[in-house]
Amino acid sequence: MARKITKPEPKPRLCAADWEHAALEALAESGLGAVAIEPLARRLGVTKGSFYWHFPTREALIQAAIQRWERNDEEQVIAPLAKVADPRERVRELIRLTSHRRPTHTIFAALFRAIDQPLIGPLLERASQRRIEFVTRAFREAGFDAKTAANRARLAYSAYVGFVQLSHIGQPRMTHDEFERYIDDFIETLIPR
Amino acid sequence: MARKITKPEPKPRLCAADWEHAALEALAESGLGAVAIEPLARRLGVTKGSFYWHFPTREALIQAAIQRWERNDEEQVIAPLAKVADPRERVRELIRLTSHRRPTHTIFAALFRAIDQPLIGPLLERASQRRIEFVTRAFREAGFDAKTAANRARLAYSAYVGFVQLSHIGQPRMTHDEFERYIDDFIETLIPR
DNA sequence: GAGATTCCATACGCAACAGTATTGAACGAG
DNA sequence: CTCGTTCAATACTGTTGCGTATGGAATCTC
Repeated sequence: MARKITKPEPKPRLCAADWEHAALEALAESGLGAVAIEPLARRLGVTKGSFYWHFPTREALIQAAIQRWERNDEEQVIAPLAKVADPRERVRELIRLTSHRRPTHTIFAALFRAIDQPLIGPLLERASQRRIEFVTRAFREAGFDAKTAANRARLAYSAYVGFVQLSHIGQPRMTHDEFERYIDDFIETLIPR
Repeated sequence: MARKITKPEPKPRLCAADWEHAALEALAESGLGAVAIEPLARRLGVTKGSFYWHFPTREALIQAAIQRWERNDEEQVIAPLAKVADPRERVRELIRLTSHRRPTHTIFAALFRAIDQPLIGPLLERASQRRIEFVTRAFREAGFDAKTAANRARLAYSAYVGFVQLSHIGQPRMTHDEFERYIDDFIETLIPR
């Protein structure tokens, strides 16, 4: 009668990566404050005893989790775009890619809300630097002079950061079509001609 | 010998407004998490006993403080701009006004980092709504059609929000001249002709 | 100057969470 | 079968901050 072997239990034991994933989920849903050991443990169906075997401290978990995000984001967003030859099309594609709410952008927004935290500030500084440079290069290749390209990249990136935050309160209240038109206008404004 | 009367004590007693000011200072410096009763009390040189005489709860303090900010911001930023007749000049002036780090924008940035909190989200929703409408109206008066005006206002406001956040990590690392040029480009991009 | 009012101090209780220490169960290797 | 390794449960300690209860001191009022 009792088939012990084919239990539907997903995984009675956890590994460090499980904690990192849970941390990123909690981060995306409720911010860095929710990346707390005991709540995560409850969520994972274990207790703190498990956590402190895998990680020495809460900071170590956050460190590992955001590194995982950073790698993933680089592979999923930046790398594919770098392959697009035409710089104008590259920027258009970037804006389209980043304008739809996907996990990585939700996490990005949550990180920005925790910008005061010691680990997060430097992370976002590095990430922003890279991204602005990435866009600046595209604008340069598209024919803008150095300063104009830099300014336009700053503007685009600022608008992205702001938009992601505003989405969080559903503020630019738009229908799907309005949104598509907004993105088109956005692109048209920044990359005329 | 002992002149008790001419003590240099600034104010042995506090009023509710003192707590609200302290709350806004802490908010600007270290975020909403720093608007905690005991730390504020230490800072003001009193104890919690004082606080709970003036306010029933922490939430009440936050409520009062952000209302004070909202009023002040409306009077200091929006009202003066509403008097500018030329809509293009009005937007230019708005961008210039909001592009220099002043207390009210620092607080605004801090509020955005606390957007998850129950009192703050709705506040920012209202504020953002008002501001986007304000800018939309200006663009309409400047001759843009309804949809373009709305989109451009969203873009401008998003860029403002993002820029304010990025300033917090000193990310668009610019000299003063570069910054001025950036603002000029910003205006030129959004309000051509 | 007696009493009420206003403001603050002190001392609690309470909850959440970080981190530690110890014990215990499962499991593979010898 | 035994032992060591891996992972988790339990039971602590310590800290921080919210909120309460109560009493004390200054100040105003009659």
